[in-house]
Amino acid sequence: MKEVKQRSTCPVSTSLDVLGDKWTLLIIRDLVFGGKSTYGQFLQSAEKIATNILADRLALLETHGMVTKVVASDKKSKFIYHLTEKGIDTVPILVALLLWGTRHGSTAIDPGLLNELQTEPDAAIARYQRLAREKTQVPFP
Amino acid sequence: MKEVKQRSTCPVSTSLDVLGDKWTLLIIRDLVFGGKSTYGQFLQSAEKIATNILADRLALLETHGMVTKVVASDKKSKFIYHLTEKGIDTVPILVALLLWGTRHGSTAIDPGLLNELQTEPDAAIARYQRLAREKTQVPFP
DNA sequence: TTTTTTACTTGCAATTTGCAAGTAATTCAC
DNA sequence: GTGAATTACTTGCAAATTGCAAGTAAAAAA
Repeated sequence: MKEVKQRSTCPVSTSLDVLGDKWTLLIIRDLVFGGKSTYGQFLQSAEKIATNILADRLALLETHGMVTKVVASDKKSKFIYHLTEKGIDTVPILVALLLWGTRHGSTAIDPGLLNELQTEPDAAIARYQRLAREKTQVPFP
Repeated sequence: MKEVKQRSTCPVSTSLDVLGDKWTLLIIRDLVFGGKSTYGQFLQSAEKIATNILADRLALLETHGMVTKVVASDKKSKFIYHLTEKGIDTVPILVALLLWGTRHGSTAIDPGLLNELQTEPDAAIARYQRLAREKTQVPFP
């Protein structure tokens, strides 16, 4: 597995050491906003990530403690990915990227979600973080 | 020059099409927080960007309308880079990355700046955006 | 028992990155 | 005025990464 080298002690730089590529944050987007949590679901997203890249990024996210991987309760051949607190803590980054993208690109997004994020960003961030947190709760522990 | 292909209409994805690499946002960081504005100054940053990558990213940033390049008033052989409004609008992304980095990595940063960003993030963002905007004002137009 | 689902792995060509060295127009020092 | 810096890149090339297509393997479904 590719090791992550820290280029400097600048916090922007160290964040980009982990998140600075075209795919990692899209997987987290799918987990937070897409209601997705399995390898097969991530593959179906509009950006068409290659299977080897997806496997690599999921392994990296796990290595970095951003996601956990558990066997699905209904099928032994299925794995469910959930965000850890470290992963959930990237939601403000996702939202900042989303808002910049809507202001400076040709994009399409659910108007309700956009309105919520534009008018009450902090509340919306907290809500999506809470939702992500709830998903990690096991139904019958 | 490398063209940027839009992978989908998702605003997170379109933002990452432009900003999703390890160097672009570091150049903007230098412009916003580092008081830097020339090729030579960007080269001196702690992360040691390669000269060809820097030239490539600066050209891309210019192509995307995020920075402008003007001849320095004192030297014809020197160029000054300034952020456009589109570039200044990435400051919330930078701040989100900075805060995540401080929470989940071994980083070092000026305690005054960190405190300002942690306690009054919105005011701090507005302040750095205003500072960046002022830099684009020509002394004697 | 055969087929399908699910999650990957492998091989390989193409692209991107990173390092080192080279170029070219100014500007500085004397 | 001339030779040495400065400033901003460009070029060549090896190494690493990406992306595509095909293959594998365990479990589940038919």
